[in-house]
Parts: sequence; C-alpha cells; structure tokens
Amino acid sequence: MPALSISPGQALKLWHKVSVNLVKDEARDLTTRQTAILLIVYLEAPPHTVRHLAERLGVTKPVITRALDTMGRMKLLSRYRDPDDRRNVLIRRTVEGSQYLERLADLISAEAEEVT
Amino acid sequence: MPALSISPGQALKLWHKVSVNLVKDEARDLTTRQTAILLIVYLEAPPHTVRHLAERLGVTKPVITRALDTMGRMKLLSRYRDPDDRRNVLIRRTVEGSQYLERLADLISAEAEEVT
DNA sequence: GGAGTTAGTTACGCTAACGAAATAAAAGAC
DNA sequence: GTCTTTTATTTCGTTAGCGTAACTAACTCC
Repeated sequence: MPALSISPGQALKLWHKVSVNLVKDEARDLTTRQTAILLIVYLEAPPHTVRHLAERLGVTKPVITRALDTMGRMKLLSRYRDPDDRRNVLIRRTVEGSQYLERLADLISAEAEEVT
Repeated sequence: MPALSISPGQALKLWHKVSVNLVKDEARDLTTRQTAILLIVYLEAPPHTVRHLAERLGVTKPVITRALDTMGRMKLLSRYRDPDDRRNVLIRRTVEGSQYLERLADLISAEAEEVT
C-alpha cells in the first residue's frame, strides 16, 4: 500500500467536510483529547494504562482519568484492574467503541471521495 | 485533480496521528463545533452570519455566539456589524486564523504521508 | 515488615460550554 | 408611527473540563 498523498488544500477541505458532518449528525461530542485517547486505545499496541496514555499525549493523569470516566459512561471503552499489578488500570475496547470508530472511518473515507 | 481515495482503515490511522499531534503540540484546544465554524468561515462563500452558521450546523444561535466569543478572544476570527442590515453580524477572517488553518493543513498533509 | 515509590483517583476552585428562555436592537409591514 | 418579525446577545441554572495538590492502595527494596 503506497503512502497517502494529500495536499494541504485537500486536507483542509477534508477536515471541513468531516467536522461539519460530525457536528450535524453526531450526538456524542468528544473533545480532541478524548478522540486521541480513543484512537490510541483502538489502534496502538496494548497495554494501555493511565500513565502510558498520559505520557503518550503529554498531559497529566487526571486528564486521562476524567476522559476515561466520560467515555466509560458513553460505553466507548472500559477499565479493569491489572491482575498482575493491581495498581495499574488497563483500558479495554468495547463493541460500542469499535462501532463508533467504524462509523468515523467510513465517514472520513466517504467524504474524501468528494474532495477534489 | 482526481478525487481523494482513502480507505476506512487509512482514514482512522490518519485521524489518529493528527489527533495525537494536535493534543501534544497545540496550545489552543478547539471543540469540534469551533473547528467546524472556523472551517466554514474560511472555506465557504460569504456572507457568514450567526444565523447562517447556526443553520448550516444545525445548532442554536447562542452556540454560535459563544463560539465566536471564544475564537474572537483567540483572534482566530472577528465580527463586525453588517452596514446594510445592522441586525446582522458578519464574521471575518483574521491573519491568525489563516495561520492556524495553514498549520493544520500542513499537519494533516504531512501525517498522511506516513499512512500506508 | 517498614520506608519509600509508583499508579490512579479524588478534591478544590475555576473556566467554559450547554439548552432554554428572555431581552435588545433593527428592519419591515401596513 | 405602531405592531410584528428578525437577528443576535444575554441570562439562568447546570454540566463538564481544567490544573494543582492531596490522597489511597499496591508494590519494591532492603
């Protein structure tokens, strides 16, 4: 698979279409930080702990805890204690989270087709 | 210019990289709504009024007023009264807003090159 | 097994956003 | 010139996010 080639102008058009679409259609309104956390958990290699996520994003741990609270309520991901080191909290994917990202992926992909 | 062709998998990888990058590097933290408003003002044909933006995004007018307050403080755009109909507020681009979107465009474009 | 370290959460005070309703100002109708 | 409509903002009460600091629980190390 060759690398994607997107000009800055096309990039902005794509972001424009997707952003407007997200605002119009999506009930859930995630912050940029929440979106980043979600995508890390779903696309990067586990394990995912609060500390790892905080370091990965350059934010403090309470930021991660709060985002996990919110997205946990939304069922986009879940937490459980690491049985091997019970200080750790491991973050797990959920069916709803997968579906959410699947819809996001399809939306971006579809909007890209409209960008000239 | 042919249409962009991005698979859903590539789309997610792209969103992932850009989101993480925005969280790590960007001092400003715009909501999805704010981003959408900014991109509409910069990419769609004027005139841009509060009412138009609210209709375009399917949100109420106070949402737009508040977003304009915030982004006005950030200097990403500015407001002025329509001289022809002084009930209207027209939204204007700023140098800072252009630069912000230029950086965003470059970031997306650059990250796309990394997506296989 | 006690001292120190690490991981995550909670508490605190604050800022910003929300929806709904009320308000202010300007334009249009007649 | 008043009445109505339109446009945008402000207000109200609520919710969610922020950073800093304090805290709890679990592990490590001698």
